Amino acid sequence: MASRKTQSKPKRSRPFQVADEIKSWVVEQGLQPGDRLPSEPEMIERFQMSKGTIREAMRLLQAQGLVATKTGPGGGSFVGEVSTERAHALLANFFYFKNVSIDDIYQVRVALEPENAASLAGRLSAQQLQELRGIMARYEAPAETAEEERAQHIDSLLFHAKLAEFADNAILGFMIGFLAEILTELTVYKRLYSKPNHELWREGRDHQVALLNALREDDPNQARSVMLEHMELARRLMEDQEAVVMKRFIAE
Amino acid sequence: MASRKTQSKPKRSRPFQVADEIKSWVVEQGLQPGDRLPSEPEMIERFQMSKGTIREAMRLLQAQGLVATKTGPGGGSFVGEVSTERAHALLANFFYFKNVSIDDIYQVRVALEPENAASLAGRLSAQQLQELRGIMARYEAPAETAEEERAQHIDSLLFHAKLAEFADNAILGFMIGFLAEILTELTVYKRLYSKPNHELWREGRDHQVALLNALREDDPNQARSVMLEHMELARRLMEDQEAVVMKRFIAE
DNA sequence: TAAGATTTGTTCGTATGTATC
DNA sequence: GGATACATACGAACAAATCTT
Repeated sequence: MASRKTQSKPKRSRPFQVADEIKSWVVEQGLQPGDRLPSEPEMIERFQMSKGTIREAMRLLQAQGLVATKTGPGGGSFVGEVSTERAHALLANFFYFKNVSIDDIYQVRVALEPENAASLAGRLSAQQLQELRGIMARYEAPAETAEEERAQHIDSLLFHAKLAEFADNAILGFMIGFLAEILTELTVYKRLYSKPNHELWREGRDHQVALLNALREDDPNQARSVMLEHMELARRLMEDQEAVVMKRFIAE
Repeated sequence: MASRKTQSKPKRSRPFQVADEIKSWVVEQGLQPGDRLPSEPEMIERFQMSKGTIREAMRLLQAQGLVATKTGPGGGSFVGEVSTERAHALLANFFYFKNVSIDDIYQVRVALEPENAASLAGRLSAQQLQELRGIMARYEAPAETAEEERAQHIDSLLFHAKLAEFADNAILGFMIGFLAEILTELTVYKRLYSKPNHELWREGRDHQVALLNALREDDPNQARSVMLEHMELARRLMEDQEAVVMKRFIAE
């Protein structure tokens, strides 16, 4: 039997190796966001590699949002917390070539948004409730034109994004926020609404009023069921829309 | 009133600009995974920038999984589809500094897994069902040691990851798969189970048997409710465990 | 305001590694 | 094996940003 060549590794190029080592190093040292990383010359010395290679490694980490760099005195590379926006963008790239339908998005929203609403009941500060009311105020009157309705739709997505931001559960909040974000991108680039529908507008608005009450009154079950109704209404509303989404990369 | 300084742009460095342009270009041209990108010298010519800058830009895109490069004749840069594994890793980085509790993960699993189970009822091929049975076979007998139980737990997570892989809804599937992945990483690095519990093992196994039946018999409601029970059991099982997770970056 | 120090950002020339023919 | 085409890597110099004095 011919023994297999000991070539188990596809051979990672040097910048990737360096990036991996830095990542491990950050974890081992328990470094926190804002902590300093070694300067370029120090890394050149430590890894015995050229400046270009080190810089490419840093770019790999920067793209993932793991480090940030500043020029000038006191500058250098720092551990960076991945921002929500960047995480949204990176994830949107993943879905770019998949075909995701609007109903796919809503299937997940229907499952997640009521859960978040229930969790938030009785836990929002007066200021947070006020912020939500402020967003709702932007669509107090029914839209008269398709353009107005589009703007209101985006504002209502902002309402849901705010709720996601307030979530204690970081995973739940992130996922809901992501769905709101891609729906927003969608409506910016496509005309989803042809004609305003005042009855649906009223129904949706009643939901949000009831939801705010339930959130304030610390009534998780009511918050959950109101949000569920709201999501199912929205799902029906979007039902006839184009099935293909993700026409572009979300900007970072 | 002092007028605000017209410093709207934080000024992106050149590699980022180049990366952005290439991204836009891919979208505009409707390029697909596997399509060729211009060679290094061509990009140097087109962007009028040095090799180093171009290479750093390519590294930015590589880190996001958007392009892949090969050396040698016929080599070059190609549009690359972001792999599920890479997307998992990038997202795990986002949660690294957040504090995510095990219950946070389960709150989302309880909401999503039953939905996926219902969607899959009656839609799995004989081969897919066989694959699921093959995984289940790995934990047919109750574990005798904590070590065995740990291995079984990971196998059962693999069962859920498989279900996620089979999902038609790419978003739903991705999110469920991600949760299974981080739970797997968790159990690899921590001892979650202290002593085997045969009754809980039997209960969990009964769930999966019933689930497979419901999936085969095209009974969405049954699949959903069985999975819901299963998730709630698992959630109770994990309840006493350590609250802090994400002790490391998931490898790419 | 201006000069100097510090650190990353960018360029160019050259050489090496690797895969295909 | 040799030629070719491509990415990969190095080193030295210069440019730009930003902080301090």
